[in-house]
Amino acid sequence: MSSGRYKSREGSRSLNAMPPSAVGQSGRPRQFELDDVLARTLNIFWRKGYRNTTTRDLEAELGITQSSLYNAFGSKSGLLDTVLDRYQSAVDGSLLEPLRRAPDGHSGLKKFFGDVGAWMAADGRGCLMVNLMADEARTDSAIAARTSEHRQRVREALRTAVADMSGAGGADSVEQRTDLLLAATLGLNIAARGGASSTELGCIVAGITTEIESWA
Amino acid sequence: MSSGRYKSREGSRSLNAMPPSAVGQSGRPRQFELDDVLARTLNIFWRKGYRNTTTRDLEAELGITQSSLYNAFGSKSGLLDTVLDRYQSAVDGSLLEPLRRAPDGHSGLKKFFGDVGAWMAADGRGCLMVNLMADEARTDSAIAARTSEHRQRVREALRTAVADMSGAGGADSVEQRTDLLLAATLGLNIAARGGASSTELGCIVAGITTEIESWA
DNA sequence: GTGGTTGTCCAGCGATTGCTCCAAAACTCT
DNA sequence: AGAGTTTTGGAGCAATCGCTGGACAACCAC
Repeated sequence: MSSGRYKSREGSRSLNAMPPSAVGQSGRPRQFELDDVLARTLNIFWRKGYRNTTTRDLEAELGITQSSLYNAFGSKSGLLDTVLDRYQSAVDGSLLEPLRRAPDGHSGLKKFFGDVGAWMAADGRGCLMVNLMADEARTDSAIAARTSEHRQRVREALRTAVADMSGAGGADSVEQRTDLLLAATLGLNIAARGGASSTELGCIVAGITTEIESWA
Repeated sequence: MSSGRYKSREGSRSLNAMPPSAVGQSGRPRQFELDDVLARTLNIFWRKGYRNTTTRDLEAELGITQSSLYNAFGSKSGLLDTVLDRYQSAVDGSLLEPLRRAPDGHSGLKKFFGDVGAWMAADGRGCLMVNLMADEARTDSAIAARTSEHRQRVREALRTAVADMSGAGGADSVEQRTDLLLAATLGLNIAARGGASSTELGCIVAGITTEIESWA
């Protein structure tokens, strides 16, 4: 996740090197809550975009000086890295895991796309991972790797559900339907980010779910 | 397409105000071919992204000073604007019009997604319009308007083909299938831009076309 | 030729970027 | 109280951004 424009004497300095409330720490205590700052930073990156968010934006919106941020996270990309850990597990817990653990593939998929659709329509932010995939992956190999992994995780969860559906044909059919749904999910995201209305997004979700129905 | 960071004394100054080789023009003649420069600029924006392309990049890659560019197009966004005109009609001619004029919807869609898939796999650049929709639409209302219009054009062409297919159910079915294909098209683009392999992209195309087959 | 007009070159402006330096502050140890 | 360690605040650096000003060059009409 390195930008490479400035040389860094010791790379990402501390990141999460030590547990927050370990016994043997000395020195001045941190004046902010790590978890709180990470959660808010996540929302800022999400709303304004990673590249569009300047370190001075963070300073202003978080009420924390750049020095403190750099001292804690080493670099802007280091901050993104830690923030993505949180995001990834949040998405996993609230969207992917329910899909994987659904009583049957059909209901799981219906719920999944209903949730994603509502999510996209609520605010035009899209999914942070997909946004990064679209915006930064081409020029940042570390981000490319992370978003690629995320895409595979989503695909795997979709595949499980598709395979479980009663009407699933052969193995080929499962793979192809999975890929169709994966592309549709990404597209839904981009449409939302491109300013598509709630109506437009609702239509897309309807198109997807209707298609899924036809597989039952 | 205004960024608004710098005041412009007279906005986009000349753009395409006058025909290239009109009779009554005086003053020093242009030292570059307008069409040639626009075509090459299109490719640069496409490859590196609009925001990531600096005016100095253009200077270097085009062999034209920034002054000349600004004299001819008024601003970076003005340049994008003229370039998008060309792009839009190119896409319309090579992808959308064949889809609209296909002998039947089924073959038209097959060809369309085959072409788009090959296009995406050839280079990871994606579609310039979709890239802008993903990257800039949120922060630039002029770009948002253009990309939105483009999305509607693609949708309309898809709808024509879907409606023509023999197996098309009611009107609702046509709209929903259209929206599914639209989302899939956008998703294919983002996957390509996110570094998906040719194999991955091929699978997505296969998933789409197989689904279309099932509608016949 | 002369004047008017337009394109080209080069330098640089003001703003902004990610990031660093350093002195002061706030803690834990002995 | 002192030494050692870490965070904080503010100033500022080098690079880069889109864009502009001004001197000169190349064309027109007369």
